[in-house]
Amino acid sequence: MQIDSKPIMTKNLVIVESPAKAKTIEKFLGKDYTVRSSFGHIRDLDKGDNAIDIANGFKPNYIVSPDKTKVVAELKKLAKESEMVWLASDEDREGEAISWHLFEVLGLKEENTKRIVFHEITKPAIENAIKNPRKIDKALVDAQQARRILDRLVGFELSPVLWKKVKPSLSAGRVQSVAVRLIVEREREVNQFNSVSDYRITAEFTKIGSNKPIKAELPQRYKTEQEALNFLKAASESNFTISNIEVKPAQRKAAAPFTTSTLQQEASRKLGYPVAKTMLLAQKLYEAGHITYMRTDSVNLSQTAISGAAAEINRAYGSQYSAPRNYTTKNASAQEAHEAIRPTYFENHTAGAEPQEVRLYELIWKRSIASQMANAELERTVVDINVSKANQTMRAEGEIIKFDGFLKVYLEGKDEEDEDEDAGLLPPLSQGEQLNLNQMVSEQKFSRPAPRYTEASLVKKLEELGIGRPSTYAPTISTVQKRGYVIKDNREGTPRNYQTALLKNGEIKVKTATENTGVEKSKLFPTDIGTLVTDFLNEHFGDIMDYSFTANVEKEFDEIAQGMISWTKMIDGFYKPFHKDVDKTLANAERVKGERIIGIDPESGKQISGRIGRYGPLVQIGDSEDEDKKFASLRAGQSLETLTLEQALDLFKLPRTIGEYQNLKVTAAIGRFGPYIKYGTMFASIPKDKDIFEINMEDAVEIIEAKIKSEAEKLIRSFPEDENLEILKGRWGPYIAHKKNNYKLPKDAAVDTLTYAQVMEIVSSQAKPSDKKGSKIAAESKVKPKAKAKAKAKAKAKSKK
DNA sequence: CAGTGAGCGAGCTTCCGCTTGACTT
Repeated sequence: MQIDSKPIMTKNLVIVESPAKAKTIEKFLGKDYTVRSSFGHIRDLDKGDNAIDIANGFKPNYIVSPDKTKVVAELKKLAKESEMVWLASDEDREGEAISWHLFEVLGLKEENTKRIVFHEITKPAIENAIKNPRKIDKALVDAQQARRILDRLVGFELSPVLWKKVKPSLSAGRVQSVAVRLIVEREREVNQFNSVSDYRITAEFTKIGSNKPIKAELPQRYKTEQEALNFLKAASESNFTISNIEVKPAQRKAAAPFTTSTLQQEASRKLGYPVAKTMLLAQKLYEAGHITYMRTDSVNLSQTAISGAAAEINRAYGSQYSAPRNYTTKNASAQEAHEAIRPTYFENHTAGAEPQEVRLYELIWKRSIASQMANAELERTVVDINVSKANQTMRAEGEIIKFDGFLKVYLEGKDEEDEDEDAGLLPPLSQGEQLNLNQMVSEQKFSRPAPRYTEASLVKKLEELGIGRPSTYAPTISTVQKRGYVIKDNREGTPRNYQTALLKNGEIKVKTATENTGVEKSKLFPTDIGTLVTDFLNEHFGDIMDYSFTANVEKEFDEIAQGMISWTKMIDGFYKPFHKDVDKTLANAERVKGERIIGIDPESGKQISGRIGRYGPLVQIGDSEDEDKKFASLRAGQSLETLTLEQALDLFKLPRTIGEYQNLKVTAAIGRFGPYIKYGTMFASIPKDKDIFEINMEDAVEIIEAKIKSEAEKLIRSFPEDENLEILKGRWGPYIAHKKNNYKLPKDAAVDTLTYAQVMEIVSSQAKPSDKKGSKIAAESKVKPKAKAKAKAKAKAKSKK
């Protein structure tokens, strides 16, 4: 048998950014074209201090990114073998720069290089692009260089200021610092919010001879309870007559198809996914060919998509539901290099490998299909009901759907639940008709502050401000949390009384009811360090913290892209005053610790103050010179800014001695993992339903005995050869414990029969680095991720078998 | 896993935006 092993000389090499895209396009282009991917940017500024030669016109020093050397080598080889290289990176600022870097690094020549662009992955779009090549747009590349260099200058000059003036390892940047600022300011708004209340009157009427309720509301609200009660009193003596009926047709329009930002918001509202989860699932759907590219700021749909959706709508719902159209992007900062996020094949109502993917796919399918469906036709009815003795009019609203249109498949979610429920159906009514009053209610309503941000609503806000890009929303959210500036948290809320009054059968009953206020779930809260850093940056670098800073520099980037100014000039204009501020701050600013005087300790008469210490926020009794000064850490969820004297004093009540149990001291305290009981050398967490300040000996013994029991069940194996070696039962199954370090057992390990040598083999194969800090260790720790990845991959490979 | 809180002062940290695969039989 003979195999044709002649090397294929490619005529054309096409380079795109994403490998999934490369696969699709290769199919469209046929055998004369080899399509490869650059996997995004291939070069970046060097890591260290010599990345930008500031004195020499900000000359950038680019190096091929370490994880791209292989890709670059392969592309270089293919480029050499090709007659023509087509640079097909995205049509936006970053994409243009990717093409330029490829041109430079691959050593391409102008005569056999062409730059092409397309916004959608369809055969006609690609063929059209091939017919209309152009040259690399150097002005657009320069705009990207300016963007890149500005971000590096800001990030790498501001961060060291924070290391010196606040705390080591902190970071600041054009995007992240503003994101934190939004959260800090929202938190202050919430904490300083003065809730005011008013009284809302609602009623339930019935038609004479019917018992179907008609809900109505008094359009105005009363400031005082007395006014509300007066109204109820008058109503109790009133007739209720329909004074006016207004029927109006109305329409509802579908929302535009998804962009990255709106997908993240809707997946958060409807499916409860954090933004990173949404992106991971979308990536999988994209790689499997189910959806178009998931990082986009455009609501545009290709002609192929519009006709595909129309065909599916006609087939599944009928032609009266079809209303093909395109949407225009409102966001000024959008670069629109891609289509909106949509299913690749509209005939697939469902797709995805696992349940979470399926749910996300279905959301995308519904949203995209709905965007191509007819408006919903409604009929809104507003009925005015005269309350005779009060000389006031109550209002009932009804809505009927004459034609459901897009509502058949999809309705966009809301960030905040409205107080008013959706208007329901009203029975046929006529002017002058009398109604019976079933009941009337007055309720005290409190105003609410602006809601704290969720991950998704923060993305929405950032997008509105033009800060960040679709590819960075999710990473930014996780960066600010990783740096400890922000935490995603829940709050239980506090009970609050409100007044109600019920008028029924001519009688008014007044009652005080209780509601829970301030409940939060998965909301973003600033930490004390986040607040401190924000205040510091605001004071010294107000320009960069300004919400319109990005929008302003974007204008200048656009001018560079249009060839109106040179990028070095623009950067110079920015850098001179900025760097002056950096120097000034380094020279003059005090080191900040977030100090705040909270009050006086009633026992000792000494001052109680709070600040950020080496290990986080703390309170202290006595000033720094005091020899008997005492310290206590703040608890999770507390903040320096809002801590009361009472809360501070509570912190000093711990550790608290409860008593003795079997000759060993029992104390209660709060540690890194919450409240715990210490018994001898043993620690046991206090369950959530028990208060650490009130827990007694009986509770403590119960907790201790439970812990002893679970400890006894924890030990699976021990080894006579080494008393430091044990196999234990943990939350995720058996694991090896050796000299204070834990090691993973391979999934297929025979736990009951492993020999000492076998276990030690596993231990040494997962060697742990020392946790001490130092220069020597730092060098070692560079090796660590590799070793870790190795062990991980091994375990993965094994578990597959 | 369950402390500590100052100061030795080496060597480290850090940005935003584009994209996924992860060491070797």
